[in-house]
Amino acid sequence: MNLTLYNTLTNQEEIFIPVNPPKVNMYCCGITAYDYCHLGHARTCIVWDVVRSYLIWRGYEVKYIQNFTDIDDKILNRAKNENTTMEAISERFIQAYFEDMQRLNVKPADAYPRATHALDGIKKLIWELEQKGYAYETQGDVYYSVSKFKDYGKLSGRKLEDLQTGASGRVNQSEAVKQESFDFALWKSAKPDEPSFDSPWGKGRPGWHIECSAMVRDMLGETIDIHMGGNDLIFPHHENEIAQSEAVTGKPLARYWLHNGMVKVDGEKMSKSLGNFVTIRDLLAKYDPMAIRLFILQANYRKPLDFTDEALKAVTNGWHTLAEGLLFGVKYREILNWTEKANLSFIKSVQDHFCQAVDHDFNFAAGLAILFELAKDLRKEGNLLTHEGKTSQSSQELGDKWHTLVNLAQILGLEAHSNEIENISNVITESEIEVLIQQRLDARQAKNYQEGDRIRDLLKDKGVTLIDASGGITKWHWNN
RNA sequence: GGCGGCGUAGCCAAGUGGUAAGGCAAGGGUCUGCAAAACCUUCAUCCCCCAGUUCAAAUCUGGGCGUCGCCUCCA
Repeated sequence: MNLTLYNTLTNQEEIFIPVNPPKVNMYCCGITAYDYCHLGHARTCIVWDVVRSYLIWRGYEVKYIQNFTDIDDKILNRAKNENTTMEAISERFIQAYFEDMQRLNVKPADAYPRATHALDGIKKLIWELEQKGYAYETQGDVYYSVSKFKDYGKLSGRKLEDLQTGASGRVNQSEAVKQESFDFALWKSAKPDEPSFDSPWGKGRPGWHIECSAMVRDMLGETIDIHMGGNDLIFPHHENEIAQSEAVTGKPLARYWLHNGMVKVDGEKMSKSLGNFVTIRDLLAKYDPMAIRLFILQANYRKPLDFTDEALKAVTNGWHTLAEGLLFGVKYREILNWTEKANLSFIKSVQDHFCQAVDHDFNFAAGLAILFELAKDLRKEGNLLTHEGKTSQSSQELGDKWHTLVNLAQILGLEAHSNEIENISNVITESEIEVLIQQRLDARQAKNYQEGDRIRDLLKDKGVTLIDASGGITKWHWNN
């Protein structure tokens, strides 16, 4: 089976062939650490986390690097406002990032280089660009001379003559020292009270784009397999990375350029500048982290994704279905007494289906349909077991389905925990539950339904659900 | 103005020439004091519009409309 992926560079789907299989080098443009991350950042992190994990499952040896931009105007502004240092700000939000990611079950990258720790590589790259005539210095600033790089625009499909300066309405007037409006800064001279680093061009700091070129080269080599990021980075950020790296090495920076779509709110991109963002923290206070993962994975990674409370609620219900399937084995494995050897051909065939779906440009939504089928089936059998004490399938079949479900869900980073069951069972014992159920039965027989409902609600608060089965028997089970 | 993406049920979404997966929501039924849970069941004659190619198109081609992103802060 072939894995195909949509390459922004060619605007088409291509068969994935790494430079040195089975090794795969991936680089993802990370965040600028000046504030808490929002759902849009979460989308990027979750999508590429799952891509990485899928590639590993497919047998690739993946090295995954994600950077932090820890020097930048926004960080400096915040430091000034809070009367602290740039380092303190970036460190704080990098730590917050790690906390958020852990809660979303995003696995750590293999390394997180920071701009301020990559200065040697950055300066070397700028120096080489100068040597080759791609960079020029003015008043302590160093700029990249875009018109010298003939492939400029190949990623974003732009031509130099079409570049309309200021069309986005955000032109920085102070950059009048540039030779041409589309040139961009490689090194910025330091303003009087700003943190700065020594360089051959005087005290200053790196431009935004150069750090990624330097880090990729330092940590992964001259041509990597996959370069990823949000699609708002295609131009100018990734275009400029290509210009910087390829001018120096003469080799393609990346074979495949993958970009995820934006999260939208009321039809508009979620962003800091529009102020229409929800932080991951706020979201996690309201929704299950796994529901958030599901929300993101159910959408095609390249398409825009609308954030609404309604959608998150819907997906939370969906998550409960999956979670019930995932907890099936935890709850029933002892009753079902799984001792038989796994039916490998069954597991293999489901995995093949999953693979076939996801191989097509990381179609996780289609893959999820397979998980839902397994989970619904298991949920049904679990309910049969709880309500009627029997199943309609053999315990071997159920075991195979459960193991397959857990295995596939793991790839997507979807994990259900039965902690709640344990925690709640400490609050009330089974014999206490039995006593209360008897009291309720007595009350109901005396037609004292008010008292009966009170006991039912009481138990509900303790995490116990009652089922009034036929024949006047009340069964119960822990919620989860 | 330039470049790129997208347009499938109430919502999300799969589908890559052979007659519309899956999820959520909703409706009906069984059970029930009610509820919850569970189980059964219904839900696009049709894929933005128009033309074309084909025995056959949601899928390919051309045109149109709508929508989103980027055009130097961006995930």
